[in-house]
Formats: sequence, C-alpha cells, structure tokens
Amino acid sequence: MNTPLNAYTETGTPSFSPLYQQIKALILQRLKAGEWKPGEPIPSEMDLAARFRVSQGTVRKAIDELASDNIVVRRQGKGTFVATHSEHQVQYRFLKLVPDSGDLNSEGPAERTIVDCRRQRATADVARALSLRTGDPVLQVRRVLAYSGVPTILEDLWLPGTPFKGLTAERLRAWRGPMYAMFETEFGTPMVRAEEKIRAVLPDTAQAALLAVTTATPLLSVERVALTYHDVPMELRRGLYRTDTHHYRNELG
Amino acid sequence: MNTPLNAYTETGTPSFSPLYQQIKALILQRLKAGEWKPGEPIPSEMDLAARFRVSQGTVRKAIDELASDNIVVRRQGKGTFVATHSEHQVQYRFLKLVPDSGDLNSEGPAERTIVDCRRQRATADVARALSLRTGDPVLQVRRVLAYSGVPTILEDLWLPGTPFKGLTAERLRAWRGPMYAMFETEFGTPMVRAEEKIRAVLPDTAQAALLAVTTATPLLSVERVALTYHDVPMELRRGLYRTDTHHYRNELG
DNA sequence: CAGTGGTCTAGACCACTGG
DNA sequence: CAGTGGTCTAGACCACTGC
Repeated sequence: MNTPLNAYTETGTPSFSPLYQQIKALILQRLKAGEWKPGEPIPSEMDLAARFRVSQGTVRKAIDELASDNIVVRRQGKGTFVATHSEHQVQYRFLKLVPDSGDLNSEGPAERTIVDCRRQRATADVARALSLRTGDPVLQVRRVLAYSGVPTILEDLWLPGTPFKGLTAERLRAWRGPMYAMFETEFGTPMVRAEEKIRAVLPDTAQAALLAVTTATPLLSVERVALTYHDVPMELRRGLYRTDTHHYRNELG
Repeated sequence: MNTPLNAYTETGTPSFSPLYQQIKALILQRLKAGEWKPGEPIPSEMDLAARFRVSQGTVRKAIDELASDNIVVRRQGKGTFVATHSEHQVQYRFLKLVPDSGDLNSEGPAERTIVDCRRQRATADVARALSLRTGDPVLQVRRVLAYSGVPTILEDLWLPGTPFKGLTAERLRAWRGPMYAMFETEFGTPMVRAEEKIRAVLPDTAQAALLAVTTATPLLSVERVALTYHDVPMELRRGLYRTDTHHYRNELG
C-alpha cells in the first residue's frame, strides 16, 4: 500500500494517483456500502492509518478532502462523523432561500403540506435527470412550505421507484424533520451534493393557487438534481419560490 | 515566530491562533499592500518559509487556505500566483448565467454596451452596501450584455468614488475583457469574493426596453456585493437576467 | 538540469472532549 | 485521564516546468 500504484488510462497516459486519493476512494467505497451511516463516527485517523498501512498524515489528507466535500465532518476531541441532514443546526442544507430580514431565527420552522404523492412512470426529461429509462417507475411528490402561514415554496419532486419503494404520503406527513433526513435514515440514501438551474417564471393557475398569488407574480424556478455518493443522481426537484419576502442567497468564491 | 503567540480577546477567552493562520494573515496583508499583483507569482514556499522562520509545511498550509479561498492559484512546477480576473480561461468568474445548451463554447463573447456612466451621491441603500455614508460620491454605470445580438443582461453598478476616480464611459468602452479585470489592473482593486441575493421580478418600462422584452416578462434580479481583501465591499451590482435562453447555474456542497 | 509545487513519513507536542 | 483531531517540524522523494 505504501508503494502507490500508478494507474494508466487506456490512451497510455500515466495518470498518477497519489496514495491519499486512493485512501479517499477506499473510504468513500465503504461509506457507499453503508459500513458507517450518517451521523455515526468513522474510525480514528490512527486506526485507519493502521488498517491501510499508511501514515496518519496520509489518512489525514484523505479525510481533509472528504471534509471539504461535505461528506464527513470533523469534531476536535470527538472524532470524524459521516455528514447528515438530521442535525437541526442546519435545518435545510440545500435550501438557500432566506427571509429578507436576514436573521434565520426570527422565522419559525416551515409548515409543511403534502399535496400529493403518487407512483408513475418517468417522462423523458425526468428519466434523463435520474439516469433512468423513459417509463421506469418513479415516485412523484408535491408539497407546499409555508412560513408564518404564508405559502412560500411549492415543490414537485421525483424519486427513482426502486430505492424509494414504500414511500407514501402518510409516511411523509408523519415524518418530523427535513425530507433529506428521511431519505438517508429510512431509505439509506444520503444526498451529498446537488446542482441547481435557476430561472424566473410565471406560475400556471394551479401553481398560483397553491402559492396564493396571481399568475402575474414572477417566481423563482429552482430545478435541483441531488446526488448520492459517486455522483449518482437520486432526486429531481422543481421548486417555485416566492421572492417577495425571501431571497435566494448565494456566495461566490 | 516558531513559538506562536496566543491572542487573547477582550473577554479573556484564549482564542488560539495557529502559526499557519498567522502566516496566512501576513501574506494577505502583503497582498493587500500590493506587494504582489494579480497574475504575478508570490515567492516560493521555501523562500517564504525562510522569511518567516517557519517550516515549509506550515507555509504550505497557509497557502493551501489562500488557494481554497481563490485568492491565490497554485501551478505545479511553476509557482503560486495571485488570482486574477484577466485570464480568458474563466471569462467571467462571478457570472453564473450559462446558456441552456450547456456548452459555454457554442456562445461567442458577450457584446457589451455601456449605456451610462455618471458621478453621483450615494443613496442610503447604496451607502450601506458599500460601507459609505449617504451622500458620499459614487460612480454609477449601466450596461447591457448581449449574446448573438440578443440583449440578455442589464446591469447597474455602483462603485465608491475615491478608489475609482478617473473611471469614464470612454475608458469602459475602450477596455477589452472583463470589467473586474479592469478594476484590478487599472484601479488596484481585485475583487476576491462576492455575495448575491436573487429574486424573480418584472422589469419597469426602461429596463424592458433595454432588454427588448415586455414588462410582463419575468426576469432574474441578481444583487451582488463584490469584496476585496479582508472583505471590504467595493462594488454593488444589480443585474437583470433574461432566463428564456439562459439559466443561473449553482452547485451545492 | 535546477527550481517549483506535491506527496509521504515519523515523531513530537497542543487543544479539545468525555468519563 | 486517555483518546480524538489539530499543529508543527525535518527530511526524503516524486512530478511538472522551463531553460
């Protein structure tokens, strides 16, 4: 192990792979296999170093990358833990809509309403987004989030049918906490990363009714694909956000 | 130097500051002072280690953070360079609007039109965003970006008057390349980071005319504050984006 | 070839957490 | 107190760039 193998691509290009990236890949693989679940600690650096016959510094660098990928969280004195959507700290890791006032505490938790939850077959665009075939079984969910009684977010989301078999409107309504927390603890599918496409749109009449606005009210359309380990897409979500009292906050490096 | 001083806050809390962060602060300070300019190399790790009487590994960790902050760019075998907006690689570092087709190459460079450039006094909200006082002199610029002849982006931007003295519509029109590149090479003000607030809005008649749309067309409103070193705000920019052929692309960690 | 950043090691010590 | 992650060092070697 401590003499790293250089990997060679099919073109003969010597694509060098440093040891710590090999270690990172090994850890990722075990995470994907569910060896350590979200919220649980992974073994200590010394422990992993011994397992992989590598110095602590090398393991450290591997974990550094996993931490900056938000796959794992370090806590000094305690250990390194698999990232989760279940800590109430950051209620909604992937939701960047914040109240204009700025203080996220002034705002109570969202009131959630499941409008619909049905099994259906993937349309072409849903299939493409989820790496499925057109016609494959998917689950569709529609829900509304309201703040202080004001409906603010309308979401339609599609999940691949197989991994999410058994998901029903009742279970969704019974669940306390973020939906992504449910996905990871109930269906073993932690969402690690996401990509969004944002547009300004006008709602159709059904959408306008659910958000209690007119069809002339401009709304933010946020199309999100959420991915598990190894960038496998597991959710397509189309959100409509009212931006009269909230805005989408983004930081550019 | 290699016995790091612990800094104590006013409350008596022993806020420990590791050596590499002290080194990072020292390098940042020299960057701010203009000792090394955007695009130029900073001294080698060995060199800096000798200057600061610290091991190479410590300098390395300091530079690692500067690199992940996009303040500096590493190039193996060549050196470490101060980040710049001037490399045509990433034409617009802070612009996240991309064509729906996805391939950024299919699209030619933006056609830029300076609509207006005038000296004026800061309104209350502009002053707050730029950490100025209401009534302080500011420059306002309005411009339109078009792709393949289609006006797509309308931007209004405000700059503090003092650091940008001498900026005129003529100089803006004469400049080839990103505006932020001009700011850093002509005015010594590199923008390092930015924060955006995004909404969906309808344009007023003047805005609609400049973008060749009706006042019923929903547009993306992107309010950006760009910051130099040490998070000093140096630009407020309000953009209106057409999202019929383009979308705002974002990645969530 | 010399100089740069990048990897890896081994060991010492520090700061934080919990029992 | 022992165990965790976090810092720092010194030295060896590797990969990439340009002359």
